[in-house]
Amino acid sequence: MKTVLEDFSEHLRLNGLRLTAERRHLVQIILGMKGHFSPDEVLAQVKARRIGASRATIYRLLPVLVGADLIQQSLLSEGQTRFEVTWQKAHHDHLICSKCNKVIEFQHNTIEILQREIANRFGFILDHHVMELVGRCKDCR
Amino acid sequence: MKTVLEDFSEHLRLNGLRLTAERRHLVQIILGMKGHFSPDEVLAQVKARRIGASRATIYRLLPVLVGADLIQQSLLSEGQTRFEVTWQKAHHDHLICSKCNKVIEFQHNTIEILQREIANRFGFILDHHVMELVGRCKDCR
DNA sequence: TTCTTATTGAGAATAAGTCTCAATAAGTAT
DNA sequence: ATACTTATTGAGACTTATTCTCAATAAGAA
Repeated sequence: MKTVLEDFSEHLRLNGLRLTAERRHLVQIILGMKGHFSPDEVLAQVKARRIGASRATIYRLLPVLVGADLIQQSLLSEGQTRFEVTWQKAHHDHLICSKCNKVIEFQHNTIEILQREIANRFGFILDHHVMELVGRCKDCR
Repeated sequence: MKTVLEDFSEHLRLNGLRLTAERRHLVQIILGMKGHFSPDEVLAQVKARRIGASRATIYRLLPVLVGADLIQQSLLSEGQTRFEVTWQKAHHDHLICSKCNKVIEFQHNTIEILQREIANRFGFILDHHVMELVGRCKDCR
């Protein structure tokens, strides 16, 4: 089982990108973030740990990490874009309470299969998908 | 079968809002928009038809129309937020080509049923959902 | 060690959307 | 009708999120 940095460096190499000290630190920080995090929350961590990495570098790295399949952009974004770590994690979808914003993660194999079926029917090869169910939780209705 | 304006005025009345000339015009324009439109595209229409309605008014109206179930915010937004008309239209989900951005709309009853089942299992009452399948179409792979 | 060029930080620039405030006008009450 | 309360409007200032610029630095190949 490879480490994140191994996976990440390979991705960089394949794309003619370089592994810098900043990127090494940022990957460690970002892979440790819980839930749906924003660029500013990463920056806060960077400052807390007295690591050199500017806001611009963070913004520049995030799409690279998405391309490397280490993180994924979240659709729950209000204001700042949010991301979540996907590296070596099972895929899941979200159930969201529109009142209290509680987020429940779930998996559902049958739906995944049906999705692939639909894509097929239209001649698509499916890369990924997003499914978000929005409603009110038992405390909020 | 009611007209949009009837449905809309009722929504306004129920919420202590007023039906102005600007809103009347904007609703007509917006309900006529095809596909996934942006606030600026609405503004362009407004100008083309020499109707008085400022950018601010458009931005202020859009969330009202979402609340009235006439339109829905789209997740396909890059840059400006996009919306699509939902009034008296059957619900559908999207299949998107990540290369050419082609969008196919589809419906799938079984999935809809499963989604309600999942929501139920977690004690949620489902309001709506979003499902987007992203892949490459037969021309782009 | 040299050399090419990707990367970086700091702040300027841009883009999208929200807010302010005085003037106007809907819709209710009289 | 008329008066009255208060939602709405436009224009532009402002805010927030993100991207860009450019000179200095440093990866990684040769």
